[in-house]
Amino acid sequence: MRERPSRTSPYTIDVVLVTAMGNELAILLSRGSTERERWALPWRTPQSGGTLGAASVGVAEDALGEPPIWTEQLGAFGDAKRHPSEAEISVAFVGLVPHQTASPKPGYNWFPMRDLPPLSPRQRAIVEAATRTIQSRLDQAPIAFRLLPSTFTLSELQQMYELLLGKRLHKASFRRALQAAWLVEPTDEWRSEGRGRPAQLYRYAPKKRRRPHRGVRFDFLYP
Amino acid sequence: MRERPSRTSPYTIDVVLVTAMGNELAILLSRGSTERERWALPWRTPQSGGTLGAASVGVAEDALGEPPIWTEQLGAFGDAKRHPSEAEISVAFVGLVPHQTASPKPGYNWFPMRDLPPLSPRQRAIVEAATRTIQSRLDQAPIAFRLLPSTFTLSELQQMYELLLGKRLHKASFRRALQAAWLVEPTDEWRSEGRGRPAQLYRYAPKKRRRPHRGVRFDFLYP
DNA sequence: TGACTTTAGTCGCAAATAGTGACTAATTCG
DNA sequence: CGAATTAGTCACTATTTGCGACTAAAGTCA
Repeated sequence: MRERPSRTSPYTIDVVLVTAMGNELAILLSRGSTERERWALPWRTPQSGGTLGAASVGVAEDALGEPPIWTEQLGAFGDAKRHPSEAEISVAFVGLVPHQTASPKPGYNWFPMRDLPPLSPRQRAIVEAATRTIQSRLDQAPIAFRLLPSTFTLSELQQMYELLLGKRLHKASFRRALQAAWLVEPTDEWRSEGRGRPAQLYRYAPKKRRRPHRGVRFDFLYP
Repeated sequence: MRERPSRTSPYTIDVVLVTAMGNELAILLSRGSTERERWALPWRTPQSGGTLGAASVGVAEDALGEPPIWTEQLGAFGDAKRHPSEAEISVAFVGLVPHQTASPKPGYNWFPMRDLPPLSPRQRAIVEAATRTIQSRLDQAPIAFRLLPSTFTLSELQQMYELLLGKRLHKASFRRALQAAWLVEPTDEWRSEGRGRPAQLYRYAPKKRRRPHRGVRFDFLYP
């Protein structure tokens, strides 16, 4: 399967694969090749001719058998922190995977983000960067939609936002903003989930609209 | 001064140093070592023991004699695009320099961003990433303040925002938002700039304040 | 000097946006 | 049937924002 790189490998490509498992976010880790290293982010060494992004997709395909539904580079991490491969730097990516389609290959496992096994300092930094990037992209890219199945109820969507943002949202405000954004359309299906009124199913179907015509924001606090 | 790295150098650290020259943004380029390469982003190869960020500051110090006033990593750029050093990937940084204090050492020159000399495809991509990062950080970090001298008029500040955003802003709205953010305080000096009423000088002096209590935003358009 | 121009700085209305509680609707459970 | 539970909507209020119009203080020029 994966090979230990030569010590002179210039850098590795490390990928944080994120999914929503029940009420928690989870990331995929791979079992280390020796007993001393327990779990680590999936990674590979660069292959000649491929782009960095393509390599990160390859890592995901090795681990799950299919590409993530969205990826973004997090940057290069070095800073004298140790990496399992002993490479000098890691180029890190974050990728999103809907949980339905995500069965880890042998040697890989999902771990809830709140309860990760010990990782190297560099990999901890990478996971933290992935969390920050997901949160900051939330209002710029359809992250939450990508973590849900192709049809979903508005309550499920709101719960996904609440999970990603780490805070409760008000139902009426959430739906008003969603309507204004022209991002979803109703299907003609309804889902009855135990007790309570059945919910209508929606699908992600963004429509063109004018960009909000905003002025400046000074949303920062620190020098 | 700078040395040509060995061909096996694993990666380079490339830095986009940005300043405001008059009415335009400008970046610093260094003259290539051969006739065929004309101008390129300043860069160096990693030094053992230092962090990536420290290396990017070193690049700026080589070029200007002092550190940038703000830096941020842009990520790793590879993707089979050629780099002057022939390194496989570049770890790119953006740094801000106020124009007053920025005298390039021999071999370096400022170029307005609208009119850059030919660069390698990879370095063009890095410059574009720097522009995007500056724009997106504008409401999260005091970028514009850092490009101005330590005291400035509110009109100068607004002009800097307009330059960075590439659009006009409404004076009263700009000042109201600025007041609400508690970011500047007036000095007791005034500046008379030819005709027109003299303007009061301000300094950047952020004060603690509550974070805005916002709900969700769906500010995206594309899938 | 005094009208005119130019830049600085402020006010206040109107429109858009956002927070929130209370309401109606449709289902299960006992 | 009534209580509980979840979905979906309404309407009121408060806040934020766009924007035109205003006042203030300087220079220019006849």
